[in-house]
Amino acid sequence: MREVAALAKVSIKTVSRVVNREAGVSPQLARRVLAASERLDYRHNLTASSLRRSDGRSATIGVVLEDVANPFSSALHRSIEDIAVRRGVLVLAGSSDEDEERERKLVSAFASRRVDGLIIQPAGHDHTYLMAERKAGTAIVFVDRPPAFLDADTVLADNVAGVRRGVRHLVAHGHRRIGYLGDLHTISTAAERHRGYLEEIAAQKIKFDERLVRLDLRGIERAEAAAREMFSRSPRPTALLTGQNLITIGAFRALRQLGLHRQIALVGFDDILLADLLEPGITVIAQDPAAIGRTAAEVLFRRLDGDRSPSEHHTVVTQMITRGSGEIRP
Amino acid sequence: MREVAALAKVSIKTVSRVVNREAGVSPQLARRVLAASERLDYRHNLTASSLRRSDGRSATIGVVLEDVANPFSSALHRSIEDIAVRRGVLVLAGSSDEDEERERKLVSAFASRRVDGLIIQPAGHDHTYLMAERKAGTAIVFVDRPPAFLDADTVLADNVAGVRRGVRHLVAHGHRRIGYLGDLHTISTAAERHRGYLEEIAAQKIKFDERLVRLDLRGIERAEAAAREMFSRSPRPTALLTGQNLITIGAFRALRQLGLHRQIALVGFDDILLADLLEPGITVIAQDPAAIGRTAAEVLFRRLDGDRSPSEHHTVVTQMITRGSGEIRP
DNA sequence: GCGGGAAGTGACAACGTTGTCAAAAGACAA
DNA sequence: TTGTCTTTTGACAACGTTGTCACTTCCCGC
Repeated sequence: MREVAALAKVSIKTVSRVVNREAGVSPQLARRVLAASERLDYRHNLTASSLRRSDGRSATIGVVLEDVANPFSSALHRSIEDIAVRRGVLVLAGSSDEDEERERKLVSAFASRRVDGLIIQPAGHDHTYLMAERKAGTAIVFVDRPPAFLDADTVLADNVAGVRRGVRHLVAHGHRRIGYLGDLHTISTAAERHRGYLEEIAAQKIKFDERLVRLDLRGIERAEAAAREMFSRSPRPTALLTGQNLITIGAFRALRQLGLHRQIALVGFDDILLADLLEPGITVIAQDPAAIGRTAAEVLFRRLDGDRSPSEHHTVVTQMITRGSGEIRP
Repeated sequence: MREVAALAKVSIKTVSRVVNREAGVSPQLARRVLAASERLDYRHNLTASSLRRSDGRSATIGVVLEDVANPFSSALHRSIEDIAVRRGVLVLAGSSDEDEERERKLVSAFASRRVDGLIIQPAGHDHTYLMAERKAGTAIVFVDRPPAFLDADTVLADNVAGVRRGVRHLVAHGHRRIGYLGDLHTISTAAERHRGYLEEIAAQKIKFDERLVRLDLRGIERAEAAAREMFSRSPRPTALLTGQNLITIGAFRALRQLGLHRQIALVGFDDILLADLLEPGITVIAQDPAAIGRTAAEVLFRRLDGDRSPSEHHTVVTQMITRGSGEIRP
């Protein structure tokens, strides 16, 4: 900037004014400055700028996801980015891998880079550590799962209602022995979905049978093994409800191997690409990650624009998509 | 920092030393400083630090991807992140959507935040604009596609060889009329794959028939339409090679609709989740996005560590995975 | 020609750090 | 005790910006 000022024979303050498109610089001077900064290919240093600026904004937000490569998380990421770019805001993204400590470390790394806001798909179970950040002026929005011991904006899916609807759908197709395969019970969405299953089973006056439930299944392989194992014992379920996309895949794989995929009904939570091309197509309770991300980003930016109203809690509804697997009768 | 210094009754320089774990601070002073910064919950400001530091490093890199939500890109992203976190480096990610201008804007936004390095899956066809960045000391690595008019490190897949292998595989199963569905010809990988098809068709002494080729297909829908249209005319191919994952999905969808999925052979470039569960399973030429991302990040960090040797050009080999669809005979 | 106001410009300090260098304190030998 | 050397500490400037405020022009009306 100093060099540009020297070349254009103005003060650096004038260069700053031109760079920031501030009013009150005569057109001819502005042209001279622009030409000089072109010639020296000057690059504005946003970090220095945000250091000095009164609002201290870095035009950067941090996003903590379960895994940037997971289809659900990356869809969130993308829709957040779409809102952010419109405002010239960049996104720092990181994967927590369901690890509380990684979540905290990411947040701390974001904080030391002075992000303006945070969108967190939380792994941890105590978010009091974020109070300091918030006091420092960082806006914080939770997506997919609520925070613990912290009052903050949230954008969640209706997990309980979605699963209950899935169970009702299976019951309506004549099933009474409905199995459930769920993710880590420490993940709040997984706990919610499990609760939805239990509630609807009770509501349907079906006697609960714990032999039809397997929890804490992480990833395709473990879900597949659990499903295979469940079908090796009696009583066998006539239908399965799976609480997460990878679990759905694992369960379908097991059913295929056992040659049961056309006899056992299957409803999965969370949509999967290609689910419609399988035989049978997989009936799912689909979330709308794009809507979740968009809403979260909108809330975040409203906060950054000064909205100080009480915490908002948004619910993005799920939708059942019937494709065949959920309509198999016992 | 000033407040911490005041509370601990030391100079801010001593606080700085403690924060940076510099040697030569007496343990008792260090304890006092730590206690003070704990009490005021002081957060180190990395932007101010990197502004002042002699190396000027921000411990942040920028990654330009086609789309952070695309499975291939997000797998790249994840493997880059894994290398980066080990070094305490954070990742700014953005989607270019195959738009040259968005690519340039992202790079410029990254540059103004003074990222230490860039990993780019390029959309553009002229990367001379990056010379200024590189002169400023930013390390740059290209992934998936090579840069144009710029000499830089690259990590690419063996597109031509992979597609040729796929064509050979189909020929070995008795096919002579092999159709090809490709992505935008402006995308260099798409052009390469198309070239691989043409080369192997020629090498196999098959008479080239342009009626069996459709290019510039973006996304599932257009690929599906193109495949349907191709099968509505004669001559019909007996096998299809599809040049990208969404195109593979579109083609399979069309074949399913036409009831041809067990009669027409299909080999896709790029693996797809669930491809093994379709009937028939889809034979693919699989890339290894994790290896590509890892290699790119390793090269980038070697550059940041001072490696000034000539540009490196890595090729990550593809691998054929046979699952049924590619082994259908005419 | 003068006063008054608007428009344009620049000097300087400050943002939160760290590099440099000098000063203070401590350790040890003579 | 003194002198020398080492260790620990701090004062100050600087990184690349922008906010504040004051100064210089210029224009207009009288």
